[in-house]
Amino acid sequence: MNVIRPFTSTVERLRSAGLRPTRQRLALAKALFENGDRHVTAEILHGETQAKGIRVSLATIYNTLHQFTEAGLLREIVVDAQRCYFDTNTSEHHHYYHEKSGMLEDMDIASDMLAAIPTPKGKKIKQVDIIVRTED
Amino acid sequence: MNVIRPFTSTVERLRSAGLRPTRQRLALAKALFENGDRHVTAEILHGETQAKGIRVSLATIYNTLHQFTEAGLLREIVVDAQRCYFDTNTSEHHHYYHEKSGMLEDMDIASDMLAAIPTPKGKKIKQVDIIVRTED
DNA sequence: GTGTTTGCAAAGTGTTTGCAATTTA
DNA sequence: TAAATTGCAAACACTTTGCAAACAC
Repeated sequence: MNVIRPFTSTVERLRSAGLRPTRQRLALAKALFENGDRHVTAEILHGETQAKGIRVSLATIYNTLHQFTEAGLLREIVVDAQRCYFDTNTSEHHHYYHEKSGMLEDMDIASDMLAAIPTPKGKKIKQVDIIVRTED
Repeated sequence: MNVIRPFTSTVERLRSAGLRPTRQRLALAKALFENGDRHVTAEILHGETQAKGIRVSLATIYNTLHQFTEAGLLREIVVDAQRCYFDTNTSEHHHYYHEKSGMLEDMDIASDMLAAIPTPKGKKIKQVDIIVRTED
C-alpha cells in the first residue's frame, strides 16, 4: 500500500549519494536543487532557511555543503578569499564575478576552447576554473 | 657630489609608485623583485624576512603586499579560500595550481584564446583568471 | 538499539585595524 | 616638524571541530 511521500526524488538523490535524508539535508537540498541553477554561500542558505522558519545551524550548513560537494551534487567555486560559493550546476562551465555586488554569473563559452590548455608534465588536470572579473 | 646609494632601482621603483622607500618596503621589494618571477603568500614572505634576520611584522607585510598590488607592482591570485597569493609577474598569464602541495605555477597559453570570452552586457572585463587545478 | 547526524559554543585560520611610537623627507 | 609608516595586539570574518543530545533506520 502506498503512503503519500513528499520530496521522494530529493530523498532518492540523497540516498544515492550515501547521505541519510535528514530533515536538515532535505531542507537544504530542496532550497538548492528545486529552483534551477543557483550560486550560494553558506550565509545565503542560512538566511533563506531562517526566513522560512526552518532551523538549521550554520555549522550544519557548512558540513552539508561540503558533503554535497564530495558527493558531486555541488561544485565549489573560489572567487574571493572571503566568499566561498557553491554552484548547483556541476557541469563544465565558467563564471563572471561582479566584485562590487559579489554576484556570480554563468558564462557561455565553447568548451573546446579549453583544448588549448597544456597539461602539465606528470600531472592530471582535475578542474579548470575561468573567472572573468568585471568592474561594476 | 655623489654618495653610494644601494638599491637605487628598487628605491626608484617604490618612489614612482608613490611609496616612500622605508626599510621594510625595501626589504620586501628586494625579496620580491630581485629574484625573477615569484608567487608568494604573506606567510612565505614573513618567513623569508625572519630567516634573514630582517624585522618586518606580518601586519606590515599584508599592508605592503596590498599597496604593491594597488600600485601595479603585484597581481593578486585567488586560488583557495585560505591561501592568498601575490604574483610578481603582472602581465597577462594564467596558472596551474597543485592543490596538495599548494604550489602555483605559470601556464603558457596563447592569449588570443581569451578572445572567445564574451563580454557581459553593460560591464567591462577587469581581469581574467584561469586556474587549472591538478591532482597530485 | 546502534550508528549517524545535529547544534552549540569554542577554537582555528588568515587577514585587517586602531593607535601609540617611530621613521622619512 | 609634519606627515607617513610601522608594530603590536586586538578585532574580524569565515570556517571547522568536539562533544553531548537528538535522530534515522
